[in-house]
Amino acid sequence: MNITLPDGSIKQVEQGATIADVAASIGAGLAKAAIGGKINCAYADLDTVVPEGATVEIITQKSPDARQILCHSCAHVLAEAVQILYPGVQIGYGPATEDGFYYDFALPSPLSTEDFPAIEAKMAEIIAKDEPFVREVVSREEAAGLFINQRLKVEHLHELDSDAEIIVRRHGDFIDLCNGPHIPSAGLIGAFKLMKVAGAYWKGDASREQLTRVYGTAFFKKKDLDEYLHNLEEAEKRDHRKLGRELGIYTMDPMAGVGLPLYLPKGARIIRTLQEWLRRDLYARGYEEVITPHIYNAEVWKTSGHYGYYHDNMYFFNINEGDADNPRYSEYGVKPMNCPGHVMLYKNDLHSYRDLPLRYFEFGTVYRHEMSGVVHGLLRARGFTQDDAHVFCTREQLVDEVLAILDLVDHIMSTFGFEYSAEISTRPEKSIGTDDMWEHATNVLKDACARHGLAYDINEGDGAFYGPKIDIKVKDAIGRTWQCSTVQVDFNLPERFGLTYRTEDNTEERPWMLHRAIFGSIERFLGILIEHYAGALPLWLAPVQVAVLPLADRHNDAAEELAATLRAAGGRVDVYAQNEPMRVKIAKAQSQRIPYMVVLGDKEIENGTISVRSRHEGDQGSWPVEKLVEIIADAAL
RNA sequence: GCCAGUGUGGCUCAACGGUAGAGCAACUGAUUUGUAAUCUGUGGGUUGCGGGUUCGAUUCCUGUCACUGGCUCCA
Repeated sequence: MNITLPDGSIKQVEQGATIADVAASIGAGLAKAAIGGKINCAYADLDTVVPEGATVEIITQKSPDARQILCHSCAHVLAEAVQILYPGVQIGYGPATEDGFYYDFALPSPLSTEDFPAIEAKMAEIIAKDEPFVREVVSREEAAGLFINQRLKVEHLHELDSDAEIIVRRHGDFIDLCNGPHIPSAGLIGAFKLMKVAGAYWKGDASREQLTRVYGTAFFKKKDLDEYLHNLEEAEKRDHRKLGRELGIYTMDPMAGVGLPLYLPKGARIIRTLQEWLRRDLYARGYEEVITPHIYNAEVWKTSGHYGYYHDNMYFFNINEGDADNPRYSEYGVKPMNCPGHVMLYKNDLHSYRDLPLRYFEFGTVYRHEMSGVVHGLLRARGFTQDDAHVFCTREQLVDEVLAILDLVDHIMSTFGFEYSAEISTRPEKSIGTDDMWEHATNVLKDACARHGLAYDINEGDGAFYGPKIDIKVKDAIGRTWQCSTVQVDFNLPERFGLTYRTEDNTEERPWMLHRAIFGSIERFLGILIEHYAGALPLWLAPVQVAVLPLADRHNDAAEELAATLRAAGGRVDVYAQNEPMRVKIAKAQSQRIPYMVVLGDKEIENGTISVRSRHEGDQGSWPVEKLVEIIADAAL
């Protein structure tokens, strides 16, 4: 029979061989490295006899999912240690995550990081024993007995299908309701570390009890753990909140309120540059820019449905339109989105099929009263600016419009060197619109992705209540993914606001409506860019492109003159005229990630040249002024 | 909103029951500097805010606000 090796090749082995035999037959090295086997996608132990005709994958430490298996096994070790140290603990779930694992516990008093050393020591003890993870199939009754003191496990047991095979996993005295896969024995865990504690709702449901979640990570080799920890430090250095302060991009003032960033001059420059850059592209692509109010009478939000659905997440206020003696209050709401404004603009005129598609865009600043626990620097703020657009079109035009948006997304994201992937979210349970509309719209989104050559995952039932959507996730320089662009079909607003157009046959038809954003939130996108580039924004976007560094006071005039020349070419230039040694000026400019530093001293002034230093490549030697002027002019929008 | 942790000068941190300290930054003065941080001096904090325990609180307790990490949420 055949087995599949990690490299994808096929190998024949004898009937009746166990997984361990199979591993051994591949060669001593691999056999030693084998950490588990997969039979028809169900994982089994090394002593499991491979059934006739089955395809077996021997997973080695180098296999892509090997570390996940290791991490999940380490979660068992964690639970085992906690159970020993805290008798009576209720254990929840303990899966592997992208970069480690966690295990949820219900304890009389929560754990803290101070408890980690003791738990880690106990885990190390368990790992040192190198006991096997033993898989057992038990009856439902046996399982109920085994977990008699584990109410969370019993709850899980009751939720399994009645005909499901009940698989438990023993390790030492620890037993878990879990079908794996696991490593053969705990000794393979070469290095692990508990990372943090957090609260987590049982089964992810905010209405249920909150458990203590312990996060950790594990590796086959100590070296890999060290590297992982080092990478975490590097990621921390890129944190946009830290760089945002160091680079003078934005600040938060507690007096202003939570989640309301204030942009410093450099931050404002970047945001305006991003906007201008996108604006030009959008004009070229047939979008028309509009401007709509920041507040609307509450009637608008009642019509749109936001008043009911999102009332607590919006900023509403009353204003006295009468006087002190005869007060007459009107209610207004600050916009959490720009759609109603664009819809009202559409309604400003009667529309013919000849007008369509109509593409309105706006850099619309919106305010959402996000829950206090979710605000996070620029990445999740309560006030932010969407690069928002709405497309009104016919049913037939829809697919080409989506395709055009995907093309735009591709252009924008590839400019920043982002790889990206797509997810299509389909009809949720609570939703409006007919089956036909949902089917057509969802197919249009799929079709557009296919035509664009964009692979997509399906998020079943994850669409908005008013229509399906495509979400674009970008991958940054250190491999993290961020959701940015979105394309959404909206069945709700055209209906609620009664939008129509005249067809060729002079009948009245409802237009189809698309929402789309490329950056999503411009400020959030800026935060992502800061982390992506570790603060070193590309030349065209850098708030300061050139730092002119006069060597001594007597060179300051020449420095100002050079700065003026560069500014005339569209450059953003700072002169470092303070009385400081060159190495200090260089250090300061460098820590500001300024793309070009120009040293100006007697030598340069005499020769009519400049000495240029690049932030990444260092000293570039002597340049004619024109060379830098040209580079700066090229980078101007 | 929930769970846990943390709040000390603009920033990064120390002191942890006995009158709050350093570095960076700021300001003085010196230095006029050649590719990642020169020397000198000065000023700056009712230790987030309120209450309690104590002879005495930055330190212990409590409430509150904010921040951090998660969870839930993200139209």
